[in-house]
Amino acid sequence: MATLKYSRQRASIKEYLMQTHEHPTADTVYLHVKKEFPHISLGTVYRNLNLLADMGEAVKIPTPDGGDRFDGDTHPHYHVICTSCGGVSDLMMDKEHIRSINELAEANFDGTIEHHNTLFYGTCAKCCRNPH
Amino acid sequence: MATLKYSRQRASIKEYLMQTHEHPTADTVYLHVKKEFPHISLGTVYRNLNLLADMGEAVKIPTPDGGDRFDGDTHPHYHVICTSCGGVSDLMMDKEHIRSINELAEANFDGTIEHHNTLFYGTCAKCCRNPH
DNA sequence: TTCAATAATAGTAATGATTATTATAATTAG
DNA sequence: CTAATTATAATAATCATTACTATTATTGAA
Repeated sequence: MATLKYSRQRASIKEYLMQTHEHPTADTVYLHVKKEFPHISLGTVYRNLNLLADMGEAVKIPTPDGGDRFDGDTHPHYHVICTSCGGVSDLMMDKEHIRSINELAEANFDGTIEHHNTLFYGTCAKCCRNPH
Repeated sequence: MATLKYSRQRASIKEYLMQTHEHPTADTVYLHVKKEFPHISLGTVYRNLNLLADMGEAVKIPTPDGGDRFDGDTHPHYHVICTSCGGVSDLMMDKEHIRSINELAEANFDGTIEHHNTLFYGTCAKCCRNPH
């Protein structure tokens, strides 16, 4: 029944995800954890990121532009891709507001809506202050 | 200055996109247009689908699950992936409602929101009637 | 603590969707 | 009609991700 076994690599990956707010790609996680485990393999990073996501201990953020990103914050929220710097910012929203979007959708759909994935595009606070 | 030149292949791809509602992948478009142009290349299909999307004559629908899909209907609307059959359905919504989602987001974000990409997940009308 | 069972790893190969390359064919302006 | 130029077909290359495999690490029990 495939019992989960502890691994120091997975612990390190999870710790990094929980302390950063930069929504790293698998490759960025790899480069970071490599400092602690110089021989870690990119495949190990991918496998553990997916494991954590499947267990609900991390969130995978699919993006059309480049590789998927990962977030250690599992509280439901949205993300904004800055069209100026390309960075990913958090966008927190009340549960009721998130649910209201599903209800708005279901009112316009012949069927049922369970959930949704949204990626917003805009300009982050930093780029608003510092336009180039 | 790279003037656009007519091609029968592109015309056929566009015609197919405008008459189907199945939101085909590039490969599905390829298999269809192949009937009319048995020697057409998959690269040609990709290049023309991207061309049409860039010109605003088609829409690319990025999906985390499998290949991107294309839609000949350029009127702004959403899509629903059926968690039962995997099909993609249209979800039409008023312009005001679409804009209201951006406004809701911007009210919760330190920065500006320009647009968003949403993929809904649920059960389509057909699968609601015919559960398996 | 030792040991066997088994999951995890590192290293590498393979995959799948998409894009790039290039010689040839089709389109178009004059 | 012809020259200029874009589009094509065929193929190779790329990029993110997953699969494979021999070796290593973890763990539960003797």
